[in-house]
Amino acid sequence: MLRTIRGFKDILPAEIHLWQHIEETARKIFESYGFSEIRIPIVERTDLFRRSIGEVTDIVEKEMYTFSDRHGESITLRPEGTASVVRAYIEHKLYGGPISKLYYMGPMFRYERPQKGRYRQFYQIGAEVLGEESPRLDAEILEMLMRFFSHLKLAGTTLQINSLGCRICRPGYKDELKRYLGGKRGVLCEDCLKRVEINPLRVLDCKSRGCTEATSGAPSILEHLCDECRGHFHAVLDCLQTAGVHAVTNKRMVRGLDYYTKTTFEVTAEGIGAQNTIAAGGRYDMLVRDLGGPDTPCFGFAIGMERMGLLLKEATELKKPLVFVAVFGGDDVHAAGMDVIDRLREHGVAVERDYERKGIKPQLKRANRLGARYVLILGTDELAAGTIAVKDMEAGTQEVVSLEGIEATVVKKIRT
RNA sequence: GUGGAUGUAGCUCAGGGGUUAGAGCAUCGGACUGUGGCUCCGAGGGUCGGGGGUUCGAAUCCCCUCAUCCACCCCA
Repeated sequence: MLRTIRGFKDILPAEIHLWQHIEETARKIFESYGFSEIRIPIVERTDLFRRSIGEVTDIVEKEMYTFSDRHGESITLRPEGTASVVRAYIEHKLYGGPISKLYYMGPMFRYERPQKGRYRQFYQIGAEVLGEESPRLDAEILEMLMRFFSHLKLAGTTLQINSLGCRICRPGYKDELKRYLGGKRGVLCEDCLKRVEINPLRVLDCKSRGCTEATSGAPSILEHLCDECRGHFHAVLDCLQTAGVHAVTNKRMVRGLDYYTKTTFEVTAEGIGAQNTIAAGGRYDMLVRDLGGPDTPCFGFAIGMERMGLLLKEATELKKPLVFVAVFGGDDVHAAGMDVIDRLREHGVAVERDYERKGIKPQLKRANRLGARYVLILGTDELAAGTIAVKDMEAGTQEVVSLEGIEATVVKKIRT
């Protein structure tokens, strides 16, 4: 049998309404904060990701879908969205205008072993603000994110926040941490022994017990921030408190992408397996310049859509109410029935019908299985009387109404 | 890349060397040609994940392989 390849999946009609609901909610909330959508390519030059995400990150080292195109150029299926947004910002010189608030949604690709909440093609909704350095912006975007979750009636989420400092204060901290970890070699796990050399910060969020204990007394990044970064971090916390957004400071939290500076954060949820981060992001003040643009402070995040889907599985009926038009009788009745169907569809009503001119019973049966909310019944008698029967499939009740203006009657019914 | 679990009907699962592989749900038909859901009767549907081996005989035992799930690593 032909199948999807590993880590890829179809999203079938049974769950598509949930996805559309998430997307619509994101558009509504983000646009209320002044964001506009940007659509970025799915494929970019490999170099863009190498330079933005960082050469020694796991994503670049072993997770990218990289191919040669027909001219031998190395291209890569995007593993994340920020790099492309920044590229577009520079390429189209959006820095000439006011600050840019951009959001995007779509598939990302990483070659990883699939598990619960992780696929090789997965969907993200991301938002990026380019050109604003104020801590008030950081706080407002976090507030927007949490508002998005609460609009979706998501419970049990935790916002964890940290600061990774900047290129002035982080190197000094990194060296000090390295010295500290150097004295703990005996208890660190195998992976962490390598991390000490490559990226000592990563040792801080290792889950193995030895490492957790070894780092419990490690120097904290928050105590080594420069004045600028410390002031920024505390201002963000103050603004969040004022806005009523609950955030937990987690000085061990580290991000997997190199471009983050200052504020970083993660939103986790319970009950969805080991991959419980549903959104994450932070500030990346150097990236635009690193990629050849002007100095541009930025803040952004990405939300993992299938992980949100896991949390919203029990969501209430999101599908548009369906109306079934059951027609039976001669050609004149069917002509009148088609007219009714046309009028309903013109009014935006979702309509299903029978194509085989079956009797009323099989039609009602089909309507029931399609989950129709109402069935309009038009037979020879109704047509002769200029009426149509409206059956409520949940209540089992039925009433006869005028055929004229039926579309308005139905629209009124399904909106209440 | 590493580890563990699982692959039998559309779905959930029984069967653990011996005729023709079963159940529930779902599907289709009938009871029922002006009213769905309920009930009853009947029907269709399977390369037992794939390949190889052991055996008189394999869905069942062995080896290999593939896939899925979960976890690690890492990440949204």
